[in-house]
Amino acid sequence: MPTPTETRKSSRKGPTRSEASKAAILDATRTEMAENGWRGFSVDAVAKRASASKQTIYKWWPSIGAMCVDACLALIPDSPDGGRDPQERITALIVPLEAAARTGAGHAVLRVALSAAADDKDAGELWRAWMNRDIRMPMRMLLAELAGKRVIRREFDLDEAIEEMLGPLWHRIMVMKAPVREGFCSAQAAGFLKVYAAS
Amino acid sequence: MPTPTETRKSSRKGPTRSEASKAAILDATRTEMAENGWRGFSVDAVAKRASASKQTIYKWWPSIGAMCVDACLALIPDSPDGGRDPQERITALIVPLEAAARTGAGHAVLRVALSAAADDKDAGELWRAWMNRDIRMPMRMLLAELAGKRVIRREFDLDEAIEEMLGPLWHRIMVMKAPVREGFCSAQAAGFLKVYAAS
Amino acid sequence: MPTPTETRKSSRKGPTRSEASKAAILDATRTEMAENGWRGFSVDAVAKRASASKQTIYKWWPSIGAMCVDACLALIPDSPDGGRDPQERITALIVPLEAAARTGAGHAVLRVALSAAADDKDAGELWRAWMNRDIRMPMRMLLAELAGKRVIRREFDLDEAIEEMLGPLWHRIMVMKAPVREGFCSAQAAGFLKVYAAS
Amino acid sequence: MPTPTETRKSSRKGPTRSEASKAAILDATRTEMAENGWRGFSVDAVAKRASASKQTIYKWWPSIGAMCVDACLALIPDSPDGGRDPQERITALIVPLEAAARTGAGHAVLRVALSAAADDKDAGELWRAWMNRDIRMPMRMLLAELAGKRVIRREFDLDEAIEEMLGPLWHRIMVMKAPVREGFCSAQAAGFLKVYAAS
DNA sequence: CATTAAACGAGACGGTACGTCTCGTCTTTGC
DNA sequence: GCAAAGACGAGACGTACCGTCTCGTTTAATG
Repeated sequence: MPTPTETRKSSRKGPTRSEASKAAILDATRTEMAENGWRGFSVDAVAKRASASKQTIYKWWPSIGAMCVDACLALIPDSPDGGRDPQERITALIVPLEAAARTGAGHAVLRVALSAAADDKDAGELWRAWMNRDIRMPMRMLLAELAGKRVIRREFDLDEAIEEMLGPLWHRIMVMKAPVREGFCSAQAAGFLKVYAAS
Repeated sequence: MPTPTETRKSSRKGPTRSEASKAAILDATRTEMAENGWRGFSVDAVAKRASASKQTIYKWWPSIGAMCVDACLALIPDSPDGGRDPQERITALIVPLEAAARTGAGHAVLRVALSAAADDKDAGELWRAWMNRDIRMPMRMLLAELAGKRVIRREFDLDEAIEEMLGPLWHRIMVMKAPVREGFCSAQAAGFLKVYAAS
Repeated sequence: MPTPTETRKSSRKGPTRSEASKAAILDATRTEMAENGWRGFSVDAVAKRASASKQTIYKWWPSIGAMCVDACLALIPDSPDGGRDPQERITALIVPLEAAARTGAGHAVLRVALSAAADDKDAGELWRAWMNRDIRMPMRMLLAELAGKRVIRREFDLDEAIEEMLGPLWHRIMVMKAPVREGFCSAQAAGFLKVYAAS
Repeated sequence: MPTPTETRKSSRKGPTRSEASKAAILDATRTEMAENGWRGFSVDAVAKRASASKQTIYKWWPSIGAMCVDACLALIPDSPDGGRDPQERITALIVPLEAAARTGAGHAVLRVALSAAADDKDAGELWRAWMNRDIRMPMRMLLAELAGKRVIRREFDLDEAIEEMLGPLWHRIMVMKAPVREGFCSAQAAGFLKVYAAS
């Protein structure tokens, strides 16, 4: 899962971006997110914890919300393969989110990142860009294929499908603050197939 | 939909001066929520806009998050009756949320209130208390009845059911920031009945 | 020597200015001036030392330079009477400055205040206003009287006279950073009478 | 008036100090001094304006104060001869300062340089070293000679004499920020001769 | 010549301070 | 007698500089 904010490559003069500093900042960001929430999140605290300068933070991220989303995305692992079974292939799409949400820190970090994405323009765009690339596009291909095989109905709305797959996760994380059980994704995929089943 | 934070009981007739102030504060709160988001929300701004003293605000609400949730809940109308059709009865449970989310201001206010509930202890408790009273309890009765009639299967998890009904709404409001179309609730209810259909 | 920045009198609502806070700030200001010079002077350090909020400082002084000049002027005692002898009356005008400059802290504080007055618009105006009220105006009366008695010549330039009386003090404080010996004012007055002697 | 900070001569390998860079830095320094004062003076701004690297600046000057004094001294022309008349010979000693102060930029640069000398150790030493070499030593010889001819009294304090000659200039530049009229030095010398006249 | 050491521009970085804004508490005044 | 107005300590905001530290390029003296 490559970090969305690219380390600008330079064949320019001068020193290049310090990767150590970047890693320390993202680490500290995650800790502060989990400890203080979105409104209590403070750039000063991140800078102090990461032994970084605020200037460095503001230099590389367009907003603190974007930094929070960035720090969160780094927690989400890559998708597994999925195999042949339709349900397993759908499950595989969202299992990385389940994995992240099932760790104690990840749960809180996801919650704060979602608030950040809702509040902050840059954070929202970053979040939706990731969603588009890692969830929406693969899902589009998968749904088209399943529709071709008449496993699901031909008429579907891609965004609504995603909404129904991921929405329950947000409810659990944001509203209930309850742990995400293993198999959450599997259940979502099963339900999905029922709702969208052909004819 | 009565405001959860009780206005201290006056057994004297007529609205007290305090009630006017309270209404002005909640109005100002909604405006500020819609304009500035959760992190940018400021008590000072609310006080100034409502011509109220900060002291008055801190006196009535345990935290600013609770005030935001309170201001949001006041936007949510009462449930309609629903009739006899199972889908309509389920729909009726969440239609007030749909109604609130379908206004421009309500969309933003719901988004901020959810962030507040995720961030702030008091706000979260207030939000979940409302959910329990206005969604979860009625839903529990409804589901029991439907299960009795074998419309849905007997084994279900109440909280997961709610999760699947409301989750898509959160996704739309928080993540996509997209408008909620009319009939959103109806579609959710239809999908729900398929997923939870008996045998 | 009343503080130039007035404590705004209010028949407004709300609390009045905290004199304790003001005194603590001016004290801390003098200490910081003596320790760090003009360029190294920091509002943060003053606030921390005085246990005051920066907001309070920025509220009551138009600029940090003005605050420095204010803190310095509070060190300068009132003029003694002077008596009848022309030299003594001239001496009496500048003896408060000598007194301030002869204390260790006062020497440094005067040095920083002069830099502040040279750098900062508000500080300069405050300084010159004090000079006008406490030095220039009394000096004008005194010189007119001495000219009337033909002790000094009739044609003189008031500002040049002040320049020659005070200039040496600035040289000693700013350039040489050397202590001001007792009797400095007396010597200046004696020299002054020679230069401006009638005929 | 040779620049005090020596361009270290090298029979070492590598390029020698770039005089173009040095001149650009001192030029930029004077502009920034005049525009921003001592507290607002910024090395970054000088570097940017001079298209120089900060490293280069820190390499050749011990402190930014020293750089400011250096930049200022470069504005002060050499002394004229002075002739035989005692007043003219004294005048000639300080006329370069008058000349510098009578230009618009020079006035401001002198003011900032004096603040720098008062604040910064290195700047103060540089300033006093220049004063010693270009004012104090020549003055010492001159006063000794005049005392020998009984033009002035035998007992005098060299530093107090300088204090009285230059002090008024500082008052005008630092306190009044008023222009220095032509003939200022001549007047000082005349006054000086009266004050120090023999018996 | 090629080598090599220094000078230099550009600029990243950890820090500190700037001047402003907000929080939550406390105090005074006026309706 | 309450509620407005607002002063206050505390601390975060996003920006600017400081002084140090690489980088890569350019410029001489040396081998």
